[in-house]
Amino acid sequence: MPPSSPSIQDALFRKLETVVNLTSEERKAIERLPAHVRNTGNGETLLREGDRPSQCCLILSGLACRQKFVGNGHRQIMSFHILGDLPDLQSLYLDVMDHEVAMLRSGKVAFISHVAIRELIEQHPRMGAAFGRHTLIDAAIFRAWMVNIGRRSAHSRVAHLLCELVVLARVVGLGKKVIHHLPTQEELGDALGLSIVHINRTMRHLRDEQLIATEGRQLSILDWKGLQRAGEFDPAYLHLKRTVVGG
Amino acid sequence: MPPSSPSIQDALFRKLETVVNLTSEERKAIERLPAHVRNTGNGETLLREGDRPSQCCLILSGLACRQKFVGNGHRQIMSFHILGDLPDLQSLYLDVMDHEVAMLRSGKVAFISHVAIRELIEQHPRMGAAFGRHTLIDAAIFRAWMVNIGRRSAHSRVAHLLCELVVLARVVGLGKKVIHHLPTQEELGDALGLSIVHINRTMRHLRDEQLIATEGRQLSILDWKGLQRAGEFDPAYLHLKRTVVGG
DNA sequence: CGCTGGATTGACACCATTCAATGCCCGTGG
DNA sequence: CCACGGGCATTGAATGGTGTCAATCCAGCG
Repeated sequence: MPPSSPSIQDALFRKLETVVNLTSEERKAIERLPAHVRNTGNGETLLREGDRPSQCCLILSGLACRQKFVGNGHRQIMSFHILGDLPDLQSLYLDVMDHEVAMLRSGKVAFISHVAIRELIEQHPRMGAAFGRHTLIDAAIFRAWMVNIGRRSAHSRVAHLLCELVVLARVVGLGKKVIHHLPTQEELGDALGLSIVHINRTMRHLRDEQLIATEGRQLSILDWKGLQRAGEFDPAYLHLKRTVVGG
Repeated sequence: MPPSSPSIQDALFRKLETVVNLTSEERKAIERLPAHVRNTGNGETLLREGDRPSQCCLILSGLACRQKFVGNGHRQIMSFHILGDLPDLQSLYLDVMDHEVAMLRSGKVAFISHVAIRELIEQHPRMGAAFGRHTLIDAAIFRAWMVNIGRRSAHSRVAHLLCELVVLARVVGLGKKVIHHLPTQEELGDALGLSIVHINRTMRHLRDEQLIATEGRQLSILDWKGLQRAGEFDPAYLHLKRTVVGG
């Protein structure tokens, strides 16, 4: 079952609670956050390079990404984002966007003004720390991707990314050992620095090894241990609280 | 002339002022920061995966990097660090290291306790924002490296990295169009996801094109415009203040 | 029912790796 | 003073992992 869209508050809770513990005071403050929710279309660009946003977007459903295009027309996807993610939290402190934020699969997105977030942080400094952690984990994921793209074989690379997507989906309650919003093979290629053809071959290899199975846009993990081994996946870099870590 | 080691305060000033404007109050607070300075050896590892640091390190001279090793023994260097950099600022909020910090070239390093930094931030909230920007720019550089490694040719890749190193060195006053601490070809390879042999060929190509020249561990830019073009280098992602941007 | 987006497959080309050897600079020790 | 060794740069040859090109297939959809 494709997940429905939870409330803004629920989305933020789910994500932030993977990273810090919230007091009831803080939860109430989050519930009071003013936001504007909107349906986004498939492929819609939320933010472009050079934009100076005055609000942050919070993904409620669908699949978003951050991406950049290079001279030869190729694209690099730098992150995937699902329920609870704040792909442009950085715009709070860096005024001009150095990359795009786009929807790969249509879904609901909440927009929260910088002003409101700044007020929240002022009144609840621990929330500032929470967002800080969110940002730092973001950077840790970028580093993991660099290692992946720079130094692993295509086979390992794909396995590693799938492991990450599964863990991050499970952590916000989007299913165990399942990815509902599997990126297309083209998108996976653009995320991993590989061609679509080679992604296809590699995915088939992973299927032949009985590590994964796919049904349309949905992927199931058949052999979690095996997939982790193939991708040399160690979730330490995700810096999840101990209570949410695990198979 | 290889640059000498400035004071801790000077180093921090130089770096932070590329990113924010400091008030005299804030400068004074920085001057009072307690720190322990130490000479580090060539190749010395400052922090290992799994460590839980209680202090941050500030590079005063030499060349540091963040790196990670993968199963097949290969290394990925995720960033280079020079005068004024705080390679493990993240340890303020993420308790356990998910990568190494090591010295590639010996130099002086200052260690400042988390406690002292937290106090500084509490008393001068704008300093918290400054460190926040520092961290976010770090992440922006990771993204730029991902694009570089994932989607550019070896030739472009090397050129782009050299452009970045030149700009970041100049910005803290380490010379114009010159890199004093040029990484070895092996280190460049490990940073760019290329083999040492291919780095060698690519560097020679760049020399043959009259874009760069090398003399031992020092590199000079002969044709800045040309090198930028070769690397598709646009410094926007470094989010420098307008006053420090430029050739 | 034709169209479109995505997945799949085969053949072939090429960029980059690996292996292996050589050269160069420099610090060290006999 | 010179031989030696270590770290780094350089080069050639052979191999191979991925990319490119091109065609086919399939499912969903208007």
